[in-house]
Amino acid sequence: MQLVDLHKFKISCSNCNLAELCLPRGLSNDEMDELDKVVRQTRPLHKGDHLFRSGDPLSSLYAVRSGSIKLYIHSNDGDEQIIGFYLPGEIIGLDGMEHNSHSCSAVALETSSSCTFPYTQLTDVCKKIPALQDQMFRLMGREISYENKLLLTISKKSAEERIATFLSSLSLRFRQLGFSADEFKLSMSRQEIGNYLGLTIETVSRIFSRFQKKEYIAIDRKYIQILDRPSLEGLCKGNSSDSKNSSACS
Amino acid sequence: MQLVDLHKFKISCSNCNLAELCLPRGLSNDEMDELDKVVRQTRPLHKGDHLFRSGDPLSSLYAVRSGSIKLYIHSNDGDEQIIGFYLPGEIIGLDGMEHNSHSCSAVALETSSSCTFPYTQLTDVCKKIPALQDQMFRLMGREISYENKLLLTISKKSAEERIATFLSSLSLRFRQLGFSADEFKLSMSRQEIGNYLGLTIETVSRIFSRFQKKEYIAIDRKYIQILDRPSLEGLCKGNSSDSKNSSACS
DNA sequence: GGCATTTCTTGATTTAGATCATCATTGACG
DNA sequence: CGTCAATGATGATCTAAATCAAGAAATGCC
Repeated sequence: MQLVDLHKFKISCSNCNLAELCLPRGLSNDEMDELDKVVRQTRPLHKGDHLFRSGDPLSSLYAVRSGSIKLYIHSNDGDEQIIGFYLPGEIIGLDGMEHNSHSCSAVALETSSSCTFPYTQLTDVCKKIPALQDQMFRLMGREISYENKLLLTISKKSAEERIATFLSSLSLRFRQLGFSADEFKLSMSRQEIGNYLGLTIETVSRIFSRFQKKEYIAIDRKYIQILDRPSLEGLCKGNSSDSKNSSACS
Repeated sequence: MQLVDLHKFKISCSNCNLAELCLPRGLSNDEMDELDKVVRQTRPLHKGDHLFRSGDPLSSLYAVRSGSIKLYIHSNDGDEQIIGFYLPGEIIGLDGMEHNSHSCSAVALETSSSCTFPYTQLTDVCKKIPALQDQMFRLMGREISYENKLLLTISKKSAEERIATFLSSLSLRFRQLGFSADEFKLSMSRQEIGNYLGLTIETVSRIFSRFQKKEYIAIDRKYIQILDRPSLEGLCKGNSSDSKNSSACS
């Protein structure tokens, strides 16, 4: 009996403390039970494990449950572009809904776990539960807004502004998850930060050093501390003006 | 009687020659009739007229019917980033679905018209017509994939590659609309092309001249002719490898 | 525990594209 | 039709960030 309850706990949206940030947001208890019927837990991912790869058929959407997942695309001449770093409660795989096949690849940056929503079952539930359809639309709208802001950051901002924006966005998202906003671990390498922001690893490293010298941050390997948030956020003034959305520009 | 028929023709998806590229794609005749009940035609837009502005409540989604519409966001320190140029059959306003308010602004680049889908009515119809929900998901997935590719282009490609990618994408989209793929008019200024691609107007102008010298294109003011498509497309090798999606990277 | 590999930092140099500066066209408008 | 403003082309110069080049530190592996 205990085992059954434990099992149920592990795969249920109703009992998940991320529910309010995640796919089930806005659902009634009855509606969440319907969603619970389709959600599955995937085996834990280790650093470097792929959740899916570009070209795979879209079998499922995924919610990050713990850890962090990087999405990236690659061009046919070998360039790679990281699209985002996804934290618990965030949904990945949405880009695959165009052609029912993934156009990004998703890889774990550290030991991570995710919840799996088999795609056809999920869309069937959406057809039955209007509130879930609304939430899907909201999540996809969020992804589009997020990319709009990232585009602005990469296309119009200096290297310092890009990195300040990246750090304060991560900080905000950690706070929303109930973690410290002032001290956290970067699960991605300097190389990955640079790729994501359209900079080289050397530039990222130099700007981290510069921010440390100015005492905006303290950084030790992957552990970062925000020391002077106002100065850091002053550098992000270029963020999109819609403050409600500012979390998206990670 | 004639007048009534004409009126009906003007606002009906069932009679629209863009239906297969646009929101009603994949709907049966009966389903299209349901969509026809909510679609409205907006008054024509003149060059510079806004369809909506960042911050406006999301009252509707829009399909471009004729002409071309530019979407852009602005940061709170005055930077502006053009997100895309939208042609007939393409849907705009999707980013607003996160918070029920537009986070982009939409402005006509030339005399244009659009079809209006009042948002709450549209989502209600989606709840009744599964095929329409599927199509909405596809369209939003397309927008996400499009932005992924644009991000790659802006972040990783040289100025020449960006412009070659821009031109061949426009060309492809014109062909899909049944227009010439080899001769078309650019409805946007050099300034706007530069803003979109993360380049200055001078760089855009210089690269157009360079492409003309190499006889890749002929350009006269806003009129452009593709002379050497293979060379031009050779420069786009950096496009995302998923060839099905290549149209998105405009 | 020690060696090898990867990741990161920092300095020197280069460069693609930005900025600055004209000038030429084009188009709008009284 | 002529003036004025906006748009575009092109050359000269500058600069932010890339590239090249060592080292240093951390991590993984036997």
